[in-house]
Order: sequence, then C-alpha cells, then structure tokens
Amino acid sequence: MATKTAVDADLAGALVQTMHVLQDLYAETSRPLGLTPQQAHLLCVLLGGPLGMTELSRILSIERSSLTSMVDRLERRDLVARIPDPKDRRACQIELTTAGLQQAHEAHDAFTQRIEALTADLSSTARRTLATTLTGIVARA
Amino acid sequence: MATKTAVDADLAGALVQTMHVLQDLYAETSRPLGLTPQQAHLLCVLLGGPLGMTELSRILSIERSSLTSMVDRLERRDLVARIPDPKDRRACQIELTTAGLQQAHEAHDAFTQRIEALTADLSSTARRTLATTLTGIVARA
DNA sequence: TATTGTTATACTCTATAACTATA
DNA sequence: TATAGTTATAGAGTATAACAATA
Repeated sequence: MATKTAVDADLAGALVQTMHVLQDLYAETSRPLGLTPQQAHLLCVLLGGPLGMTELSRILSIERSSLTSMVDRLERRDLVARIPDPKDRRACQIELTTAGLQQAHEAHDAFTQRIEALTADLSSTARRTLATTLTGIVARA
Repeated sequence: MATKTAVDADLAGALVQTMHVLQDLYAETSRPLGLTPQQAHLLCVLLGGPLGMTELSRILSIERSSLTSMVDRLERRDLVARIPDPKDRRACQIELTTAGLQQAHEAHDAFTQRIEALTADLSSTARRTLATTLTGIVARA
C-alpha cells in the first residue's frame, strides 16, 4: 500500500542520511587526532583486546592485504605492535601500544561526546528506544 | 548519574555500530554495480538535479580538488557530464547522463531494498518512530 | 579582490593475485 | 592441502598548495 511504501522509503532515506552525518562526524573527530577514520576504527576495535590479522580484517570488513598496510603505517607510528603468537608461528596478534591505547581512548571519548551532543535533546525514553531499535538492527546484520 | 551515562554510552555505541553496518551494506551494494560507495553517493545526490562543483563538494563533504578527479572518472565512463553554466563562464553544472541516471536509480533502489530487509521485522510504529527520531538527528547536524 | 574549478603532488585505502612459511 | 600473513601492483579517494579564468 502507498502509505507503507512511503514510510519505508523515509526510513531507508533517514538511515542513509544518518550514516552520512555520522561518517562526517567521525572524520571530523578523527582528523584533529591525526588519524583517518579507518585508523580510528582499527584502534577502537583493539580496545577490546589483541586480535590476529584475519580476525581483525573480518571485523573491519577489509582484505587481509589491505590490513597489512594499515598495520604497517600504525606500527611505524608506534600506535600498534605485532606480537608473535606462541601457539602458531604463522600468526601474530595486533595490540595497542601505550600511545595507541591513549589515542584509542581519546578517539572513542571524542566520538561519544560528539554523538551525545547530537542526541542531547532526546528524552530518556526516546534515547532508550532508539538504542534498543538500533541494537536490534545491528544484531540482524 | 551512572544510569544516564550508561544509556548514553549505549546509544553512542549503537549509532556507531549502525553506521558501520550501513557502510558495509552500502559498499556491498555498490560493488556489483561497478561503483565505489563514494561514486554511488555522488550519483544519488545528482538525482536531485544538476549541481555546481562547489555545491556538490559541500554536499559530499570533500574538497573541490578531490571532486574534480571523481567527476573526471565518472565523466570518462559517461555517467555524468560537465555542462557549461551560461550565467557564469567559470562554473559548470554536473549532471547525470542517461546511463548515469539509470545507474543512480539502480543504486538507490538496491540500497533501499537492502535497508528495508534489515528493518523488515519492525512494527509500523517502531519504523515511524525510528524515521522521525533519525530525521531529527540529521536536521540537528 | 573574491570565487570557480583545475592541476600537481603526496598519502591513504582498497582489492586482486601471487607468494612464503607454517599447520 | 589449507591457513596466516605478506608482497607486488594498480586504481580510487582525499587533502594541501598553487594556479588560471572569470566575476
């Protein structure tokens, strides 16, 4: 029916627009920290603990070869380190250095703060509802 | 207070995760069409009508010089055309070609379909609430 | 003088294919 | 044979700085 289609179109459009707003915010926030959005993402993922290249590439949705060069650049800047895996001599674990941990926290805090500012005028209920709905969407993806 | 902080953190995290999910979906959907996500975005923006380089760069949040090379590549593929602006001989309008219009529609429809699939199990009310909330966030940005 | 768009340059991001070392 | 990660290569996205043409 016409109404449902219109609502769906609005919702898809609203989600895409929100994505672009958040992408811009993410880029604007990363830049002053001297990080690209992709680098910030990588560092923040590592806040959860060290990861192997294959697992990290899966989480970031990039090829392992692309990740190799990203890690190279971050390792040169002493933000991450490759740690040999004692269980498997082919593998390594990527972990945050002290400086990398600090950068990751700064980036994470800055993102959170910017997003909170964007959602500051929502009611507690609206905030809770939004978080729940989005979490469901993420889980479904 | 502790509760509010926790909810806010969840919301910010949910928004960031949603952004990443949508980015991945956007990339996966663009690729089989032979487009990068940025190219798809550009083409979809032009569905609203021709735009000058400065305006388009503002909408896409990239520098004009970056846009020049993007438009070069799309023009080589006959997806967009540079039309001289009769009012201002410095300026040009970027417009979709017939092929570009078709590609833009295909991309737009594919995104919409994928996102609808992701939100298919939400109730009409939840869908409406989400669209309204997100539209407000976008407007505030 | 200010603005529009381009050029030149340098990085970063990314994928594909082929490779090495280990399992 | 299969898997972990790297190398080589190529193309795309991006910013900065300097520029030409026009307003």
